[in-house]
Amino acid sequence: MEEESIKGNFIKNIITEDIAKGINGGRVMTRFPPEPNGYLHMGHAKSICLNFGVAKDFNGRCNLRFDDTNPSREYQKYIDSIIFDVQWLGFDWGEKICYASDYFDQLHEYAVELIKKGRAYVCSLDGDQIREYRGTLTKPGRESPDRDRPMEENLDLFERMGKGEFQDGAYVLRAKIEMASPNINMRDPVLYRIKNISHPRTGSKWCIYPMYDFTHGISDALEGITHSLCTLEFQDHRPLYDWLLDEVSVPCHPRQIEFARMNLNYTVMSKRKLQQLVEKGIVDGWDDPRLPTLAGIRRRGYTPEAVRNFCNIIGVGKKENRIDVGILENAIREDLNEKAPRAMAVVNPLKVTIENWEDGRTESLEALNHPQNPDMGTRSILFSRNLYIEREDFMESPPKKFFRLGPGREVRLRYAYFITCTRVIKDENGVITELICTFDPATRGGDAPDGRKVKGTLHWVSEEGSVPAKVHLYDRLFTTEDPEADTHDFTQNVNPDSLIKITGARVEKGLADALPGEAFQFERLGYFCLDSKLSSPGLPLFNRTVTLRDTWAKVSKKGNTV
RNA sequence: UGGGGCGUCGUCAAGCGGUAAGACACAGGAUUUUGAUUCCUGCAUUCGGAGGUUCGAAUCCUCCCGCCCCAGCCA
Repeated sequence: MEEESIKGNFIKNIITEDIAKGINGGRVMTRFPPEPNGYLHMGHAKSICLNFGVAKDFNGRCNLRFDDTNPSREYQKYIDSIIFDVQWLGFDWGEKICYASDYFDQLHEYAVELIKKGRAYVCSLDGDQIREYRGTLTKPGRESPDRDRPMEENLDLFERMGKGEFQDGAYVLRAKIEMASPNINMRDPVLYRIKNISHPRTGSKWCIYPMYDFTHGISDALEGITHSLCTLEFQDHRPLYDWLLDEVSVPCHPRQIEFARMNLNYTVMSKRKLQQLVEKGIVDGWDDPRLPTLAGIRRRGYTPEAVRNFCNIIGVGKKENRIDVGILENAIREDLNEKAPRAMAVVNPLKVTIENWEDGRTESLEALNHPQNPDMGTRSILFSRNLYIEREDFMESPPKKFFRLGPGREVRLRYAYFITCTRVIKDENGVITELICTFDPATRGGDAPDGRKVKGTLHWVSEEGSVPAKVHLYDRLFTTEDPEADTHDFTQNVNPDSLIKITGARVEKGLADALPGEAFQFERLGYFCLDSKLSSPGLPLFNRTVTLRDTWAKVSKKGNTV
């Protein structure tokens, strides 16, 4: 079955070595540190599974910590949605949620400590000047004129910054490291900036807020984190992370380890790009089922188990990667194949009249809820003279390998009878509107006593035993594997058929009582779930989570069918 | 062209000096009242390239090539 933890990887190897060396007394503590400025997506899921998974594997713990140091773009609604998502994924952060803002007092003290040690100073250069003084990738930076400001003056200025005496941008607190460092992060990085704005959690207590680099390492240390896992772009920050923890009197010195973020093909993963899709109305909100946001895939019908398993399977390394969505699709199929009860639904109905079935007569037939799992029981489905089959399951002049219905052909209706098509009715435009068929009473349940075989089995629904429904068929959001490649505007690559809205579907009557999010396999079509937002009692809406593996589609696409 | 990383099958990914795991994908075949599931079988003489060390290298050394990241008072 399912493995609940990330398999062997370089991070676990490092931790195993650290434990062997007796570092941290064998204790392992990680953290998942989202900034509450957007919704979580699959990339975060990887990090969540990694951090919580590693902690679990080593009998440690993992904190959920909000990195809320920039109140100008962080909001409570994101905090709420992130908490919900992490919970949904199935992880437990213990007794309390952590917030970097809870450490603002201590952070401030550590800043003062740095100033007193002569390792930080208040700089009055403005943004442009700081950038100019910083130098470039190939040219060293120049020292700020304020770099040697006396310690008392720094202390005084920093205190007044905190009291709100200055405008935004008037001063910043900077670490005094090395302006000629080849690592730009070490060129006297800004530690604190003035932002006369209130914070979602600390209100108006502060008007100076600590920067990421200063906050993160110290927060890690205060929480007793042993291994601080982050993405590759922070590799250049590690020297600063270590410098800070060495200079300040924190209780411990966590080890930062960087891993590659996940990319999925046929989609985009960055908050900024996702936001564009939402804002331009290309998708319908952050929980649009086509998006790789956790809210989106949840609504699409993905289960936490499948997501966790997926994160497991893809592993973790330091190589840039672009995972094939097929792996994700396989994960959800694997999970739903086992869990989802089967049902019949006709997405694109074609009317079928059984001419030798008495008008008005209905019959109850028994159907398995899961062919491989008898424990899931049976249900009864209604057969009658008036049926619907999938329009795609009939061809007037079928190729040899087409096992479905055609004029004069006999097929089985699942759990019902063998039927033979005797006549095709068309409208004035030549469009097929109805099929006239006969059924064989001896084949009740789907077996022929004379042993004759039939190549195809079709799903169906009867007029009396079904209700109308809406169905949303989703496909990949983009037509190219890497939507961001070779274009200035990735939205040009949006797949126009990524959502097909079907209004005239018919589903088994029992499905009318489905619960929001409840998953089913519509036989021969795929896995579907009741939409949690747009479904109404009288007209259920089902989202297609993923299609079934379809060998026929492959064969017919190859063109060897005609 | 400064610094930091990365390069093992189509896509991920194990491997840590002893002679290339696994997953997905793909290709065959068996079973099948879902062309589903399940089940077999096949799928890197080779690890970015070239040298070198060694009885032996994807693993060690050297050089080269390619790709990614960094110049926010964002994280």
